[in-house]
Amino acid sequence: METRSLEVIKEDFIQGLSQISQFWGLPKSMGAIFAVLYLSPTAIGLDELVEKTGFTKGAISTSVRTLARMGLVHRQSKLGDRKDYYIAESDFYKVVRSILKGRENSEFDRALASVRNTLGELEASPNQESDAAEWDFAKNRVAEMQSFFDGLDNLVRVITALETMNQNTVQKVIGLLTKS
Amino acid sequence: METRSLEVIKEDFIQGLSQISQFWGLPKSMGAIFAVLYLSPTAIGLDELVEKTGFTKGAISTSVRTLARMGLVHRQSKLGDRKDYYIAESDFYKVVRSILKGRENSEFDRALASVRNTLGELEASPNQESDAAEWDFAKNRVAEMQSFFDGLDNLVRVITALETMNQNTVQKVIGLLTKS
DNA sequence: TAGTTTGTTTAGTTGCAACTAAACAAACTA
DNA sequence: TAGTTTGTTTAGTTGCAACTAAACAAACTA
Repeated sequence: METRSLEVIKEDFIQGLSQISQFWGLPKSMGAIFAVLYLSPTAIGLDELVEKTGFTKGAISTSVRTLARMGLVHRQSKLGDRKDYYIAESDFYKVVRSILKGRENSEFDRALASVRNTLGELEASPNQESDAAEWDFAKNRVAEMQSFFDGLDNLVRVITALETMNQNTVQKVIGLLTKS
Repeated sequence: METRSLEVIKEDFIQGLSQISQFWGLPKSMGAIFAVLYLSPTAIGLDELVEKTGFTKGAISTSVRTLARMGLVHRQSKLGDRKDYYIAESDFYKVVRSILKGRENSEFDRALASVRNTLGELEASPNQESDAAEWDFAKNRVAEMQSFFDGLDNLVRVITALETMNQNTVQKVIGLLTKS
């Protein structure tokens, strides 16, 4: 294999994470910023991120704050320097928990609430109607969906409450699943 | 609570699933189609889906095929009728498995492969360079990321291989996690 | 054969999220 | 005070995925 310069390899990595980011419905800029920070041994400022990723200051400013809110990136201040510096979170399990926690996205929860609301209205149904069978069918279906969502919600709640999660935790779960 | 007609309640439900669909980066039409099918006791044809969702034939045709590929919806033919009919898959755990299975999305896997490729190039590094520390740092970082991805991949592989998964499976996992 | 009923494909449109450029605000220095 | 250095907000642009309208294809009927 032909050896290439570290800079070139890094650029490929940045492209790769950008695509992954895009695949999950996140801005490409977020993947690129994370990649730069993840490969840097030292904290990096906004202007250097602009230089390394090719996005404008405004875009970086917005994206990096989103990344920080998701726990993928951490802000650092240096004494006697009013620049903001950033470093990547390298514990991905922590990141997963942090993202799951941040699902008070209101957008999603409002949608889930609407399902719950539908169930409520169906249960308050006039059960002497001619189309009682239709009502019952719909009621059962929506109730099942609700119970599925509740199960997932519980799982997420437990995961976010874990004090530690790591490779070993995953191994344990795999063990449990393969045994059963 | 004021009781409303079944039709109106259904429409709300359709809106709700559309939003959820959109939230996950899927077309709204897919959520709407699934909602219609999910609440119908009988199989439904393309033209009726057009009528109930308000999308055009072309859009429905495309979206419903995607849904079928993801295992959220099943095609049915009736004898002596050349229409296609569709029903919703109501076992959500089956759906989750089916979606995870369908992640041979090539788009995503190509991106993951690029990370693996980066690691390969870093490992073939000239280790007598002046910036050896930089190379080592990058190498370790990418190796850690790779191992995280591998763990997830294993988990997904195990889940898709399960012959059954249901509410009880989730309960078991929750039990395991809360004990540890 | 011509006409009908179905689903699919294609060319073009449209809305929206991610972006840029530039104004702005805040905190500092000289 | 005026000027600089930083990050944020805003108005406008742009690319792209989801859509529509309509042509098309396939399988049938009369």
